[in-house]
Amino acid sequence: MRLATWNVNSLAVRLPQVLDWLTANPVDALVLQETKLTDDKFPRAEIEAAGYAVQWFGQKTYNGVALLSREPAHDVTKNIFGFADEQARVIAGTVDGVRVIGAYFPNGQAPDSEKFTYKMAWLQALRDWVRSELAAHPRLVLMGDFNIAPEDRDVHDPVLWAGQIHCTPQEREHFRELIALGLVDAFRLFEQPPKSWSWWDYRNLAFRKNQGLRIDHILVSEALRPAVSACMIDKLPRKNERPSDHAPVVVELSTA
DNA sequence: ATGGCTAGGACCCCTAGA
Repeated sequence: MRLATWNVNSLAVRLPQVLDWLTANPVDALVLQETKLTDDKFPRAEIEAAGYAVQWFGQKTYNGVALLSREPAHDVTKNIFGFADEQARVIAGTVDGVRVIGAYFPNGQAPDSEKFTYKMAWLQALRDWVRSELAAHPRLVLMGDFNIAPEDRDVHDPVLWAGQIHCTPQEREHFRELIALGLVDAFRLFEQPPKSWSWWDYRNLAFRKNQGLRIDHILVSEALRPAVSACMIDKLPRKNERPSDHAPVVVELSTA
């Protein structure tokens, strides 16, 4: 079983690239972030024609998430149970016996901003909810755009980024607290190329210079950990003509 | 060569992303 996450930065723009990517990478499930589409504009027919069932949850202009899967997802939920939120950031469903949570974590803008306060509250609510999801579904994957670079090795220039958004001690502590629920960063289960990033700024020729951050993650539960056989970032779509600023991350589970 | 962003919305500039 293969699962993937990709922040597409507008599905209206990126749909052809998503369909091309799925043809080359026929994963069992794919979660998308930043679809930036109201639900009535979601390209359901095109995705179903490509052989995927799909669930979506969006809003105008910002945010928006989707869950594509070969087998239809069931018990689909949207956003964080018990956390009132105007923003469409989370979609979850059970696919082939695995609880799949796709999330677009708040950006946070700057450590002294109101958006950072929202990010902290959102992270706290996410943790409490994921704890209960784990109790109900031991086979669980939490993946998406976390907007957190967990360690300095996930940052191209840790000095430049020290204390900046995505790299603050508070955000990194929240990441560790998620791990402490009984999750593991699938990417770090394997030897990886140094300077592995999942996002590169559109500006400053950042991709060409490989100046980026690893902020898109796949966390798997302890019950699934023995099944994880590979995890990689696919940089290829970042080389497309009109790319998203994020690359997909893929995990492979050797399910019995 | 020494490079300088993209998307959406309402508009020819602004917000937001990260």
